[in-house]
Amino acid sequence: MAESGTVHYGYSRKQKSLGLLCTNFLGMYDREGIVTVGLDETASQLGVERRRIYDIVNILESIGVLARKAKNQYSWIGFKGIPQALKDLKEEALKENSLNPSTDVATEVLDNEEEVKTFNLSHNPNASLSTSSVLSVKSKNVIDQRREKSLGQLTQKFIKLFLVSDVDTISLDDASRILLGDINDPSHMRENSAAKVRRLYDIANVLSSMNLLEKTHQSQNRKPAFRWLGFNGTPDNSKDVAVLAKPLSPNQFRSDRSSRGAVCATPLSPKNPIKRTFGTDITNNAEMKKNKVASLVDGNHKKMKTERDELTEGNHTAHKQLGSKNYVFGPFEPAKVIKQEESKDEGMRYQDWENFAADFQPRYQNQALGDLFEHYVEAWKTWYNKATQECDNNKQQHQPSKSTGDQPP
DNA sequence: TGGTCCCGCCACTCC
DNA sequence: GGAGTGGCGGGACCA
Repeated sequence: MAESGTVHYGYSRKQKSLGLLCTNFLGMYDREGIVTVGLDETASQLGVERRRIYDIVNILESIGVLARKAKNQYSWIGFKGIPQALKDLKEEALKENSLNPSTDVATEVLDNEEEVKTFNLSHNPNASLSTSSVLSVKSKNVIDQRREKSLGQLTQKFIKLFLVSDVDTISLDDASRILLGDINDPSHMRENSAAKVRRLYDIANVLSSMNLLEKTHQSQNRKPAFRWLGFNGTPDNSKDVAVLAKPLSPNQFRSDRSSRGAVCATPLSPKNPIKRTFGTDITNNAEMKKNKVASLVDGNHKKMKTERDELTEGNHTAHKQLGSKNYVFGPFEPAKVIKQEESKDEGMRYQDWENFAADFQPRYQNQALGDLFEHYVEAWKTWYNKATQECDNNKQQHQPSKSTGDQPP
């Protein structure tokens, strides 16, 4: 359960978003030469718990970016796997659609005209979103209920909502209701809705960080909604999965500042760069834990806030300093980001994970963090000198003729 | 105050 | 039986 009774000074949950974690994950692996992905290595490199990696990996696997290889090991397929995965998903959905003559789920779930308008279903019968296309996936797997509820499966169902119709935008409420499966049991639906909505947020975070999805709001009621960016929102295009908006490679990410000003890896959003988008914050547990500890040690909350502000400003400075050089892994960056073209060894592969881990050991490259630690070091030196001096004075009072030669570290 | 989503408990699966 | 996996929901954070 979440920590209770503790206040996280200098901590922002935004900095740990699943979307940003995904961005950093992709930034770490989306390069030539990557063959396998190890969960433990990834978790330690990204400074997050293993549990979070499972979330990312499940979603990425469901869209063809990864393939499970063995325990703790995944094969890296990369963005090139997405078109095929989407194609398969669409074919699967259409097949299900044809097996079970459709009941338009949109008209059942979206019982008001405005919602239906927003839902924007096509007149094209092939493109209509049917109950079966979404729900039969569930009914055929009743036995394996656990798997049925997996994040990966939910991701696929969610994507199918867009793939088998010309649905461009779907509200969070509707998505959760549709994905619940049993639209005929409103009480049961409501009961599960809250839980599933949480998962949708997780999924949306990840998909948004890959630029496949965009979070938006319904114009009429400002209710949260998701917009599919994968194919320009037209039914014709939806038939050609290859029209998928190509997810950005790490080089295409830009350094950006979150609402708190932290430099972060952010996919170039095609629109609305002002509002907070998913996956726009740094994910750095290690740093935040340091802040937490520091704040507990000195107990000076205002000081921490000031330092955070300095950090923010420093990040901005770091951003400027880095200029157009690729993108920033939050306040960290891999020590050595090797690209194939930069590597003389064409056959180089990161199969030696110890070497890989060493190569990608995050190191502080952020000016602000450097300043912050320098500040602590200076404070420590000052304190140490003072303490030593007082100690000397005390000693001199007792042994006036003796002096110490201790120096601060 | 409602939306968002991190966090970690713990049930389940696999070896 | 222990390690790996991941569903789930409480509750903190944010606008």
